[in-house]
Amino acid sequence: MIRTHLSVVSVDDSCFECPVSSKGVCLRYGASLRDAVSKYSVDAIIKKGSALAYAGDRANALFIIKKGEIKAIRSLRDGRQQIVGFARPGDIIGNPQGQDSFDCTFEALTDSVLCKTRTKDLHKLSSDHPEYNSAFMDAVSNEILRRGDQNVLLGRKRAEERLASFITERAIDVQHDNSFVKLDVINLPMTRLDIADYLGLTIETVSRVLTIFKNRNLIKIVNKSRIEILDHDSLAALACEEESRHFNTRIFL
Amino acid sequence: MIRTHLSVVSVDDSCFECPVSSKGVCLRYGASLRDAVSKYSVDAIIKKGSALAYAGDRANALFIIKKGEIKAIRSLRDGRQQIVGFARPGDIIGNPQGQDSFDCTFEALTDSVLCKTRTKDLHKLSSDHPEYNSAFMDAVSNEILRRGDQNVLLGRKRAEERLASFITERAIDVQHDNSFVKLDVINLPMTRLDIADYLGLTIETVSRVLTIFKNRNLIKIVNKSRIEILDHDSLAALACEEESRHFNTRIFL
DNA sequence: CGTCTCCTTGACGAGGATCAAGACCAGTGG
DNA sequence: CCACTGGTCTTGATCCTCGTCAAGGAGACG
Repeated sequence: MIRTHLSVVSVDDSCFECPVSSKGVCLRYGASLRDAVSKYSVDAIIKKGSALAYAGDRANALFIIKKGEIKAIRSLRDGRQQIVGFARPGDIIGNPQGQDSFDCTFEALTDSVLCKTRTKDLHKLSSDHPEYNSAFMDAVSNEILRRGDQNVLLGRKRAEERLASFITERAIDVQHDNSFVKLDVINLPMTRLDIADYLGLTIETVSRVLTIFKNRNLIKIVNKSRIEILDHDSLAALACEEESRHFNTRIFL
Repeated sequence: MIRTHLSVVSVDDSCFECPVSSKGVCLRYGASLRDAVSKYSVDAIIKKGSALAYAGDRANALFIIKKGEIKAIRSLRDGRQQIVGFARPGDIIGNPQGQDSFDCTFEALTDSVLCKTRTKDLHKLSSDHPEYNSAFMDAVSNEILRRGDQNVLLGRKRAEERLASFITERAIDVQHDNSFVKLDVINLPMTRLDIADYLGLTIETVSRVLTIFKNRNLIKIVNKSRIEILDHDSLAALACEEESRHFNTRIFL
């Protein structure tokens, strides 16, 4: 994992052309706030495998992912690590109020593009636009619930249930109107180790359980980073999750 | 667990006499907001063992705990349950923006007193007082971090480490100025089963590990609901947590 | 074709769950 | 005062899921 400075590619990119302007927090911006965000934000590019920030780093910006996927890692001193989540387009990295430091290490799983807003500009945005903070309240309370769900998964589910939950969650594509579609093919840009670190398992268990699912014809393993879901219902039953419980965008601090 | 209606004991209680007015979100209220909150809030009492709300219940109020302790439970359909946290004085139950339903079942571990504000009054508070929402931003981002820590605990720590984390966390008393003191005696108003459900263990494992700690002279078990810490350092080492990482108030949705 | 990384599979063992029994304790009633 | 009762906690014996260790397979890339 090599730290790279982010490349800033464009300083006048507009929200109107942004692929995530209709998702998550951006969706909730009013017209004038959107103009202001457009003015203050720049695109940043980060290469696959390099770190956006390390846990404890001074946080001088807020990022919204436009493209790619980034993992959020928390580590214990002896090397054990827990992946807190995978950030995807529309998801936020950073605190809209401007926190002092990052809580996680963020590493790009794929080449990614981020919308970057500097902390000092955040203060201006929130004081000029009263709806700015409340636009984030949805995201933060959503994230609290999601981490509660992850607590349940890590505390009370067995390996097969964890993998089933992971797969079904990635297969849900939430639409702008909060309806959703179930995808048949999902991409896994992360390694098996990343999945294991996310689910509180080992790489061997992840591999084994995927093989079990394959043998039961629940999934088809297209290749290392892509699986096809053959039996949504059985997986959903294994995941033992409420129907209806779908999350859209996440926020990482 | 019997549902009881809350008893409202006083409608004109002032924040100025409130035991938690100097904690958490209340601490951040300005004078005029504090007056307004005083006007809209009432005290509510809930008896040990009864439920404040069940997961999925319509949320028509926000609560701040003044006295007592309340557990927040999430359940799987087959009866397994995960306690997401224990809410204590200064902690919040509910969403300042007014959510539609509660995510957890809340049950009082002791007779408790709560400051209750109705959802419809929340809207008024937040529109009249721009600082109202931002006062909660600290709490929600704090809660996100805390649940991330709990993910690490549940995903990557072994039983002894989990218990050590639990004990050391409860032994930290955060002061108003964010300094803290380490308590030598801690109360455990919850049962061993509650502790197990919080830590992703079974009741037997909790009991065994406490006995191990006792035999190593790390703790003294005064009685079922009270333990004395004899060796803070060893427990802290077992917990493998960053020094410095202390949370004050929590929020549950 | 060799090397590197990642993934899969097998054998084995350990940590914690499960099952079962008994201890402790508060409350209740004789 | 003691016996009884029900709930909670502790302790022991056994089992099983998943972690650990080890080896081999499959791609990617030079």
